Amino acid sequence: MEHILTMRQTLSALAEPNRLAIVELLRGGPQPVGAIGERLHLYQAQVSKHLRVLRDAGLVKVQPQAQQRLYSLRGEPLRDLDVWLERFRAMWDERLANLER
Amino acid sequence: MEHILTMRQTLSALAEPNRLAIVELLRGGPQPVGAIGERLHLYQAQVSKHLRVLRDAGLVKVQPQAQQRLYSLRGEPLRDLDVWLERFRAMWDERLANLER
DNA sequence: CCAGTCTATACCTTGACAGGTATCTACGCA
DNA sequence: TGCGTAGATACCTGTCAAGGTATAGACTGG
Repeated sequence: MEHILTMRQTLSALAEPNRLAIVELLRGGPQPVGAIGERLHLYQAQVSKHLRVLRDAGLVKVQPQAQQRLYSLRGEPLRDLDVWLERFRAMWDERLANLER
Repeated sequence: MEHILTMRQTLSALAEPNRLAIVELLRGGPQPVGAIGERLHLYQAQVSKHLRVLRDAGLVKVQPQAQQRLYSLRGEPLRDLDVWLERFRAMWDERLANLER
């Protein structure tokens, strides 16, 4: 039930296109803020704010490194999403069972 | 890449708690608008509007039945979400994580 | 047709959020 | 110490979406 609460955060965090792009970018490995901004053509403040939202949703973690901050992906919320989706998987796995009619 | 566009719709549709509840409710089978409202303690107009968003996102379909409208779930957007998640599954699936080395 | 039911939509209000700009803080180095 | 760089945050603004209320439209039984 409290799973659901964090699901809401995960979903709305990912619903923003730039944040979704950040998540996909970080799939390739940790990145500092500046690199993300260059890659996605975003203002630095924009990146920082989006990363803040992603961090609050638990989707990324940060690791200070000198004057930089290395952001990397956290899998947990995505796994939770995956677990939630499992309950619906029968809808497209089991379509042979003519349940759809 | 146009996959991504509909993903955004799917995600923001599901990010709203009442809509997420509707989706979960419909997993139990098709329901008319009134029944959904009673079940979730929502105003009728609220239900109709949320159903409209879900329909635009392709998450539900409607079938008129006399003066009622039977809403039921559509799996495609959820399957797309599942497909998208596959790329991240290695992050929490140890077996896959080990294979990656 | 008429009345009653079921659903959709128009309208208003309000709050949240994203973009953009400017500023503040922290760190490393000459 | 002072400067330059990296990042976070404050602030303003416009947009959009959700709640709530009222109304319109569609269908049914009488």
